[in-house]
Amino acid sequence: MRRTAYAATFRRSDLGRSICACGWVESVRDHGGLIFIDLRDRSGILQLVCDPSKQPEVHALASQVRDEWVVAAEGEIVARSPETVNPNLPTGEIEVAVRTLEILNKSLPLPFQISHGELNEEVRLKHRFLDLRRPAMQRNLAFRSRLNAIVRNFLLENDFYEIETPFLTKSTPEGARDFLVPSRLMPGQFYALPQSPQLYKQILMVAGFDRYFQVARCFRDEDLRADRQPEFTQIDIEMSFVDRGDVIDLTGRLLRDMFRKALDVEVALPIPTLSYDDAMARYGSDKPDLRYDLPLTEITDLARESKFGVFLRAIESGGIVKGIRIPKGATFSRKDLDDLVAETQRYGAGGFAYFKVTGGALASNIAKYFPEGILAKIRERMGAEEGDVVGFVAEPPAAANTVLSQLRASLARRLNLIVPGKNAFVWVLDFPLLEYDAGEKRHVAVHHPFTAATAETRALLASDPLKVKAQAYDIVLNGSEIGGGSIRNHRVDWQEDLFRTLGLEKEEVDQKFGFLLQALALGAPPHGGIALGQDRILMLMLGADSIREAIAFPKNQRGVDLCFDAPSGVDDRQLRDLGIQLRAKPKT
RNA sequence: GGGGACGUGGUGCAGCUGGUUAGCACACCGGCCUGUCAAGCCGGAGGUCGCGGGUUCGACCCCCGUCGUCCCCGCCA
Repeated sequence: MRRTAYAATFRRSDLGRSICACGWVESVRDHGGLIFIDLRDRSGILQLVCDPSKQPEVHALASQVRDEWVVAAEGEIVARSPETVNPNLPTGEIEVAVRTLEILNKSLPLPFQISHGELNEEVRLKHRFLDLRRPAMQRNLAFRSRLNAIVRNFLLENDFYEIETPFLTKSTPEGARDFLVPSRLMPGQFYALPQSPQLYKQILMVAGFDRYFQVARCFRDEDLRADRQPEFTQIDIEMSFVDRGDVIDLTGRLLRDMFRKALDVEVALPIPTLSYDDAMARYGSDKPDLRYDLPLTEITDLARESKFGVFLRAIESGGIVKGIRIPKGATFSRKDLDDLVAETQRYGAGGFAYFKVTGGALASNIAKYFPEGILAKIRERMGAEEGDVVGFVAEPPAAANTVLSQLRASLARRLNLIVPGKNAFVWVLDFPLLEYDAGEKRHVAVHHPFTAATAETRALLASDPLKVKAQAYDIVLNGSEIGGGSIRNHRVDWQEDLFRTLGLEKEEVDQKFGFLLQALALGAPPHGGIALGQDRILMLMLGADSIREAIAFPKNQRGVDLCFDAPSGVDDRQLRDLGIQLRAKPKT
């Protein structure tokens, strides 16, 4: 028997046709007489009817069939009588009067039922091949495939070449921890799996390819999160002879195309922009969720005029006082407000001082420490209205922002400020090029160490490195960073200056990045690009709460593939070939 | 490295402030049933409650440890 078409593609227009469909048994309803079988394939469900009065041997066979057996059914498409039409199925007006039923494979009873509600993720991942049979996962991966096609078509039509780059590459300092791959032919030497194709794509620009893209797998050996996997996919793009605006424009058009064609959602262009400084000041985060406003406001100068010891001491030691207005917060119960205090403490705050706006003034058990004029100014600056609550933390700037940005997100959920279906894109621009790493006692790149400084601030690299701005940009959707990029250093002297500021020794630079510096010295065009987090974008488009829903075979939180049971130990023989001896017996 | 939640038959869940035979649904097995579509009806099998220790006359329920899963911080150029 040869399959005619996918099971759920048949309609009334096929009445009278003899067809064959293949798939899995979704359910069997055995009436003793008639037997109904729901046949499922990737397209959906088709009802088979086995009538003992017409095909006794088919009926006898059908009575053996169990859930998830693999069958092929041949028969005639017939109409269902009006009262037996199932309006919930696209194929609900028809069914197959089975003439031949072939059991292609049996199945043991399943560890879980395919189409029956919620499952623990552990169970799902352990039997991923069954989990993937579920309609939701079929839909997710079909969507992923379609989105990839949209991306490829868009970029190819915009004169990009798709070029693949190696997985076995060189471990470089800076950035995430590398996954290492030992070399057999060069004992004691290691490849690294790429954290991104960053340097390859820059080299491709030097090679004159001008416009490159790749749907690239990237590997980072860091701890996992709901939106982070050790291997993930980037839509990686690089262009020559462009500036920041060109990359931003192209990315906007790409995103618009993706959302339009895959989701039928319009992305308004140009996507709004926000400077890093403004993002941090107003939202306490470099990836603010702009589906709601709920801004933060600093009142350090006003707090200094108070007699409130907590604030004064924090300011004295370099802290700031910053807060958030909670619209209609006065409706919160005392317990709600206590919970809020506890919540900020979980985020790392020492405390959370709040006032209610009643009778046009700020009221609180700590109000007595504030001169009336100051209270009025605080209320005014916070934009607080009758019935609001305003709350403050007094912390070092970074901590204040961390706490308040988390609180802001939490309040938005609690106050129902997130409009379902709304997408808020924003570009965050003008990042600092460097930040100081207290642990390593040196400057490290905020983006990556190939990012160009802005022309205006480049001169400060030696004298005041933290003031240098980067020609970098992040694209943020609903509080998630979905991509980032920069204009790169195409001049070798710029790149050398940056390495020097990062505290890399000349010798190390030559060893680790010699090929890059040589390439830059041999006719590198100005270039820049971006990488979009494909799995993360998919997760958001699918409305999933985990990146794993967008990946066929994801790892769990400890980086374990529960289906394949990887990673695993290897034979001593394999280690010997690689010249590797384990330091200690691993725990089993 | 740290904080939090969870862990009960194959799966998803219930089990009150600890009290005698650990419930329910689906799946599974047997029987009945010719229009169902999460089919229905009757009957049956299946768990000692992740693991170890402790408290107690008595623990699924309390305590400690441990393992596992998830969420978060650190980390992720």
